[in-house]
Amino acid sequence: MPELPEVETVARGVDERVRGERIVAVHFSRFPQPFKTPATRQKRGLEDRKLLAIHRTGKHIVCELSAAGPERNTIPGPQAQWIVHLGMTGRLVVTAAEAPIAQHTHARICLESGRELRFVDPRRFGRLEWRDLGKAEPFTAAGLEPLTIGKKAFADLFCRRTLSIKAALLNQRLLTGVGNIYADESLFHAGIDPQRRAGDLSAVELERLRKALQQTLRRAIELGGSSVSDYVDAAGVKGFFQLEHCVYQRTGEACRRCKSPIRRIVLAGRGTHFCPRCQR
DNA sequence: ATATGGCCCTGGTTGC
DNA sequence: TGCAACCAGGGCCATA
Repeated sequence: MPELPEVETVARGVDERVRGERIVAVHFSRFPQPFKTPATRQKRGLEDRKLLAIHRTGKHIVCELSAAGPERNTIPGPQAQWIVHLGMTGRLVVTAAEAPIAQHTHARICLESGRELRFVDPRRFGRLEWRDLGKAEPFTAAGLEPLTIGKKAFADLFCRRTLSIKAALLNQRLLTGVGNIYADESLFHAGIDPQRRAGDLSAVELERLRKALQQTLRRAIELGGSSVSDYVDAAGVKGFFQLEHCVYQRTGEACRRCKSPIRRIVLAGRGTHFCPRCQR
């Protein structure tokens, strides 16, 4: 499932491929809308604008759009945004216009070069949103960015909280971009039991967790993310970080550090994997 | 206020 | 072998 490293990989890939392109046409499927903004308004809001840049905020892909029509080249800076959340199974891929249309393709953004930016999402947990920057503020995520957060801000997030540290890491209002894979993996690398109350962790443990989280996310970005389920990047290529997973989806297998079998429990409604010996 | 659990949705896996 | 029930989970919403 796409989390921060996967979303970062997709955003970079899309940016490399379509930056500067003009949108000539937009097609939405007429399925029940996986959209935050009605499809007709998104279509109107996208057509005849330029894709100025594509970047990631939390688990969201933000496409900065120019003004529409002739003003495209005279008004500088982004005038609107198209925001893509991949949900669990969402894919955002750049293809040739002739490429066969995959099942569950909900949006096709046709570009001047003849290529298309396609949003495909079987489970339809993804969300598409269009924002007019003349009327609304630029998109921001509720939580803080885990890659750049400092020691004190990180520790403050968990102070006096009674929920489990695993649930806290998944809470997007605290940190934005951490999902089930990277929560489990960083708790393993920090040697912390996911069931512990967030507010009970010592300053030393929290700093170990912050370092582990940042290292894990950086390494995963280097490897193009984790391809579990059917994640692929903007070019349809899989990531490789799943090969370095220590606990996620390794239930019953030997811990890479101590050889104890990895345990799986349900925490905060999510499958949670950990080594009962290494994580205290 | 904070925390928890149900819901959406489909494809892959499990079980009879 | 074939089919149905079950499970996965990010974010949102209702509830305690």
